[in-house]
Amino acid sequence: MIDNREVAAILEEVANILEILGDNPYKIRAYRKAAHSICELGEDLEDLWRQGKLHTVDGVGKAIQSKIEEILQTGSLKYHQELLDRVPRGVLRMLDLPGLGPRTVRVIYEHLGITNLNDLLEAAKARKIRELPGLGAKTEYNIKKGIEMLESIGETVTLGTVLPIARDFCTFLSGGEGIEKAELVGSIRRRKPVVHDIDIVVASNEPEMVRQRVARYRNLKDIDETGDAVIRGRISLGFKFEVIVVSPSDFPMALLLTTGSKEHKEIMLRHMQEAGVASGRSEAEIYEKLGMQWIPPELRENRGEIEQAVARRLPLLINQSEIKGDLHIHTDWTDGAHSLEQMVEQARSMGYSYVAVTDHSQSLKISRGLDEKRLHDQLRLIARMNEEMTDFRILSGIEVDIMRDGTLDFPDEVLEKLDIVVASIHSAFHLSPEEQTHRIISAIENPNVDIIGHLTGRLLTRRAGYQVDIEKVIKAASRRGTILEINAHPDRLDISEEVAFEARKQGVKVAINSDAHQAGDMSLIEYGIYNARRGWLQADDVVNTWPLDRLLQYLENKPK
DNA sequence: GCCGTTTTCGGCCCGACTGTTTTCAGTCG
Repeated sequence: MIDNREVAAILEEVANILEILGDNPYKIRAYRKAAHSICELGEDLEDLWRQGKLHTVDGVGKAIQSKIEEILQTGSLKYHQELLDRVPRGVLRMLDLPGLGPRTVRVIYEHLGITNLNDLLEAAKARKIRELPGLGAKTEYNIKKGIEMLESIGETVTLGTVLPIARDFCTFLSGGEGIEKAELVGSIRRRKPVVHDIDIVVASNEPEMVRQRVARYRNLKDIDETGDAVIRGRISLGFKFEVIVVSPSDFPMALLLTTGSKEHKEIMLRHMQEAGVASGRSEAEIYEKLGMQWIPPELRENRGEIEQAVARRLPLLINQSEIKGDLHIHTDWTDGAHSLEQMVEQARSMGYSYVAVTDHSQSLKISRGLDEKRLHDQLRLIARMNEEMTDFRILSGIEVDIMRDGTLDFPDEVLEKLDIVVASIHSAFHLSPEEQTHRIISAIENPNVDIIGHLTGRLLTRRAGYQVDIEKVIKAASRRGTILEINAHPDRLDISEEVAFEARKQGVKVAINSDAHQAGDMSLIEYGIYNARRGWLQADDVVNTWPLDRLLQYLENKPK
């Protein structure tokens, strides 16, 4: 069985190769679009295929449909293989370097015959890049910096990419004969935003049965190492996994010892030694024997949680069930995929009692940002819809662009009319820390701004955030009652757990928002919750756990 | 290569910024 994302990965790579080869840009876009909609697809591609419905997928026409069928049937695509023969994989890898696009990569490949990052780095050091047509010393420098960055990231992947796959694997294992239980442990259980591999502890008295079960997993790529106690290998998309087999009676202790960070584990081991505790019927019982509260996995990072657990003063962390609304979503009025009505329906189906519609503002042309007239049209629609509902409220809003100079993309008299204003940066990422900080604080100082969206603009494993003096921003937000967003998208998780922790300490409120651009993405709020929990946040710190009247009152009474 | 109450061809989100030039191509969001 082939995963949707493996199909998408092949189509995406076809697009990349065509781009380097200088093929028709619209053809390239078509492959990209198909790959994108397959990734976002709610159902299994193979099911659709069996029902003869592949063509219903957005961006899939005749040609791509037959290519998908070939992948589903044979596991690979001839066209893709032929293209790979023309452009080595190492050349494709160069596209991951920031600032390096297909044209530049092509120039490097054709003139210097470089086919991997190592040779590229050597060439950059030997000052050969600057001699190429259209390239200069700056590009050469950026290549060196870029390769350095890629190497420092290594083989990491966002939790959002790996968690669904890891869960599927773990569920499959737990259904095996002779297997009592299986649970995800390590950094995935701690819900770290970026992880290296999938660790699973399995309770079984028959290691051989576990090995057989692993070997039968449909997304298994290969097994590198197999012993009685541990099985290592790779599954879908090349993710490394480690299955640790323990006897059922050892399972609770194994859970505890494989979940926390290294530092956390060392301290726990000391406590166990001192208390003479070596086992327990459950994780909770082991903590109890140690005279501690049970520590939620997200906190097991040695940031003071053990002391707090001993003192029985651990925070009561926020839960997803406490979220009452989403304060940052997009619709097809701008760059969202679904209508306002569909987005509201999704919010209601998630059990929310309110949602803020925050489409982009006018200057963001690429997203068809709303101008004043269209914003007013949308406000009228929202008012109409609100009249028809008694148990749900749509808050009118905007994600207003913070311009380069710190002014906003709409004048105050427009923003005043809205229930909620999220202000975010979408341009000029490279400003100096002083300018960027001044820019954001200007937005915070505007009394119409309620929430600062994705504060640093970071994209995990891809882009560091822009340089901002976080301390100053938190101080300003605290002064003005401005809310900081935890953008729940697993690629962003912005603000980070560290910033959330600091914000809470200073009394700054947080909103956990999905920033959904399609209905299904509202469920990504899950990752924002994990991030908030890792930042020690409680429900009261998060404004969208509050009932609507409390939220509105807070916004109303912010210092002007 | 996809898509269509502007259907079977001719469009396909667009503007800012960067680095290279000395008027603009390539990259990015």
